[in-house]
Amino acid sequence: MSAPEISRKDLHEGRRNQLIDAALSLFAEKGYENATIKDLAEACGVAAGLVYHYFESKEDLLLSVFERHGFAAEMERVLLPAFDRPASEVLLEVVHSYYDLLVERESFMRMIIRESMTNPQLEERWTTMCNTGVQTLARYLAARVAAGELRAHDTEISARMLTHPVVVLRLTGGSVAQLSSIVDCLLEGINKKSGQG
Amino acid sequence: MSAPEISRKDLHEGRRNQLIDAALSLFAEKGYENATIKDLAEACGVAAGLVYHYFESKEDLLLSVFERHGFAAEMERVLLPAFDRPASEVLLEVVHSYYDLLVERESFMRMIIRESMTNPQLEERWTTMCNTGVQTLARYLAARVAAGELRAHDTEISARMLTHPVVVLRLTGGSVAQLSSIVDCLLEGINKKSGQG
Amino acid sequence: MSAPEISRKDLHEGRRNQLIDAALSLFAEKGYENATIKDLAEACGVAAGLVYHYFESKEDLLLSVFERHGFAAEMERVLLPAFDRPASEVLLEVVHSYYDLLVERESFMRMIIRESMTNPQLEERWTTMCNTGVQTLARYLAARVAAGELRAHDTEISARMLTHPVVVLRLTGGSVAQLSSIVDCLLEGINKKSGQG
Amino acid sequence: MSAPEISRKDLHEGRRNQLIDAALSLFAEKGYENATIKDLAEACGVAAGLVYHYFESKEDLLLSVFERHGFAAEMERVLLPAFDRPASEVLLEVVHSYYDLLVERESFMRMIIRESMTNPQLEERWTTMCNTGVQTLARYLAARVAAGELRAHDTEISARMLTHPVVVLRLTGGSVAQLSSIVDCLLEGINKKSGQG
DNA sequence: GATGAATGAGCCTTCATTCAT
DNA sequence: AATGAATGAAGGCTCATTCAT
Repeated sequence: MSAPEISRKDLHEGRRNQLIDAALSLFAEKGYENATIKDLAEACGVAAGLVYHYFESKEDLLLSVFERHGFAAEMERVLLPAFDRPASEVLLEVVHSYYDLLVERESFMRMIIRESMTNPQLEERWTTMCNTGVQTLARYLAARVAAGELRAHDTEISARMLTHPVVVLRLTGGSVAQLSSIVDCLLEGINKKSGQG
Repeated sequence: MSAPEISRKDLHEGRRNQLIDAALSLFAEKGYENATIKDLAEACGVAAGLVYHYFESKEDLLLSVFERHGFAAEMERVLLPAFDRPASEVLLEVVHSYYDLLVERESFMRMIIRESMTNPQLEERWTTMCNTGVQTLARYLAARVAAGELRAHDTEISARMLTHPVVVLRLTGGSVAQLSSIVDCLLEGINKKSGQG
Repeated sequence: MSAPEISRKDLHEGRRNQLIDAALSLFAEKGYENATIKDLAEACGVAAGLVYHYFESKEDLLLSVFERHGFAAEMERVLLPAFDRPASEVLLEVVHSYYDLLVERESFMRMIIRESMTNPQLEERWTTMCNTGVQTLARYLAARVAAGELRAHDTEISARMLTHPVVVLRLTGGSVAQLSSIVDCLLEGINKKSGQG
Repeated sequence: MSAPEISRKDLHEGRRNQLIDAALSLFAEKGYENATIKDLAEACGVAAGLVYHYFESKEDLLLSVFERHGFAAEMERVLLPAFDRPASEVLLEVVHSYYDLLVERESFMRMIIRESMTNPQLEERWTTMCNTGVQTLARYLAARVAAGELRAHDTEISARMLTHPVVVLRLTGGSVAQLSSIVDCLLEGINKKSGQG
C-alpha cells in the first residue's frame, strides 16, 4: 500500500490557493493597501519571500484572488430559476439564495466593493457582475410576463428592486426577516387600489 | 468706510476648507492610503508641513472630511416630503432629487463606501446614514398609509426598494431614465392580477 | 555685523553636493550596485530617506554624479595647447597635465569605466569624452603639421598614442617616469634610420 | 564496437562549461551583480538549484569564468613574433592579431575591466595580464634593438604605445583602419626633421 | 502662518543559497 | 544529476510626521 500520491503540481496549487485564500481574508479585513505581504506570509506560516514564487507582485496576487473567488457563475445560477415556475412561488427562494450567497461570499463582496471604488478595472468587473446578475433575473421575469403571470413592465428594473436592496441590507446590517417583504412589495405594489389583503 | 474685514479666523477656515475639499477629491479618486499628504499639499499649492497646522494627523484630516462633507441633513430633507402630498405625485420627485444628490456628492459617496469596508467607525456612520435615510422616507410612507393612500405594509422595506436601487444604479452606471420605472413598480407591483389598466 | 547669509538654496545645493560627492566615492570604491543608499546616508551622517529629497532614484543620483563630476571641459583645456607653441616643447607638459588630471579624477574615471561596460548611455558618454579629448589634441597636432614642425600624418592616431597609454598606465599601476618616453617615442619613432642619438 | 563512450566526467564537464560560458555572456552584458543565478539557469534551460551542483557560490562561478576564459596564453602568443623577423614587417601583423583577439574575447575583456574596477584580486589579474602582454612584446622589440633594426629606447613604452591604443580603440568604437597608422607613427615618429621620404 | 529639510519605520521586492524529493 | 519550494537578509523607496527657521 503506497501513500496517496500527491503530485508536485498539486502541492504547488495547494500552497497557491492557501495564499490566495489568506489574501482574500486579509484584503477584506484590512484593505489591500493595509495588508502586508508579511501579514500574508505569517498567516500561512511561510517566509515572506515565498509569496513571490507564486505571484509576480502584490497586484498579481490581488488579481489571482479575483480569478479564484469571483462568483459570477454561482450568482447566475442562483438568479435564474426555471422559466415555467411561477414568480409568486420562486422569488422568495431566489432572494433567500441570493442573500445566502452574499453571506457566504462576504469577504469577496467587501473586497471588490472597496477596490472598485479606486481601481477602474475592478470597477468594471464589479459593475459587470452586478449587471449580469440583474439581467439574468430580468430574463426570468420577462419569461413570466410572456407566460401571462406578470404584467408587462421593465423587468430589468424589477430585478434591480429585488437584488439591490438585498445587497445593501447585507452591508448595512439589515435583518433577513425583511426579505419576504421585498418580494411582497414588488409583486403587489403598495397602492391601496391594487391591494388585496 | 474700511475695506471688508476678513478676520484671521476666516482666513484660517478658508485654507482649512480648501485642504479638506482637496482631500475629499484625492481620497475619492485614489483611496485614503494611496493619497499622500504631499499630493494634497501640491493640489493646494502649499508645503507639506502646512497641513499639520490645520490637522493633527492624516486620520484627523479624514474625519474632518466627514465632518464637512457628510450630508445626512440634505438626505433627510430630500427624503421627507410633506405628509399631505400623495405618494403617486411625490415619489418620482423624491427619487430624482435623491439621485441628483448622489451625483452631487459622488466623491463623498465613493469615499465613505470604500472606507467603511475597512474602518468599523466609518462603517457605522455610513450604515446610520443609510438607515436614517430609509427611515425618514419610511415615515412619510407610513403617513400615506395612515392617510389611506397606500396599503398597510412594511414601509421601511418599500423605502429601501426606492433608495437602494438608486444608489447601486449610480455606482454601476445605470441610466436616470429608469428611475420612473422604480416608482411605478413599487406603487403598482408586477403581478398581473393586481391590474393597472 | 550680521552672520554671513546662507540662503536656503545654498544649503540645499550644499547638501546635494555632499551627497553626490560621497556617492562618487562609494560608487568608485564598491561599484554602483554594491553601494547602498544606507551606506551613502551614513557616510553623510543623515537618514536614508533624505537622499530621496534630493534625487528621484538611485539612478538619478548616478546621473547627477556624472553631471557634477564630468570633466570633459578640463580635459579639453589640458589637451589643447596654444597652436604656436612647438610640440617638442609642449607635449611633455600636456601628457603630464593629462596624467595629473586622471590622478585627480581617479574615482570618476574608475566609476565611468566600470559603468560604461554595462550601461549603453554611459558608454556613449565615456566614448564621447575619450574621442573629444583625442580630437582636441589631434587639432593641435594638425596645427603643428601645418606650421611645418611635424610631418604630415594621421594626427588622430598620434593623439591616441599619447593619451591612451597614459590612461592604461594609470589604471595598471605604471610609473609617471615613463611619460617622457612616450613623448619621445612618438616624436622620434623607434626606427634606427630615423634615430638621432 | 561500442558506441563512442561519453564518461560521466565528460558530461559533468560539458554542463559545467555550458554554465560558465553562459555566465560569461551574462556577466559581460549585465554585470556580475545584475546577472542572477536564475538568469543563468534559464539561459541553460535548467533549474536554479542545479548551479550549486557545479559551483560553490556565485563568486566561485565568477572565478571559474576567469579560469576558463582567461587568455593570457593567447595574448603572449600573439604578442611574441620570431625574434629574427624585422619589426617593420611584423608589427602590423601583431597589432592586427591583437585586435582580432580582443574582438574574439570581447565579452571577457568587458567583464574583467568592469570587475577589476571594484575587486582588487581581479584588478591584479587584469594588470598582470596587461603588463605581461606589454613585456612580451617589449622583449621582441628589445631583440630588434639588439639586432640593430631599431634604435635603443624604452621598449616597454613602445610596446604600450602599440597595444594600449588598440584596446581603447576597441572599447570606444574606433575603426580597424587606423591600426596601420599606429605602427607607422611608432616606427617613424611624427617629427618632420626625422624625415621618412 | 508657512516652509521644506530631516527622520525613521516599514513596505514591496529580489536573490543567493539550501534542501527534501 | 536535477528540481523547485523555501528561506532570510537586504535593498530601494515611500511617507506620515516633526521641527528649526
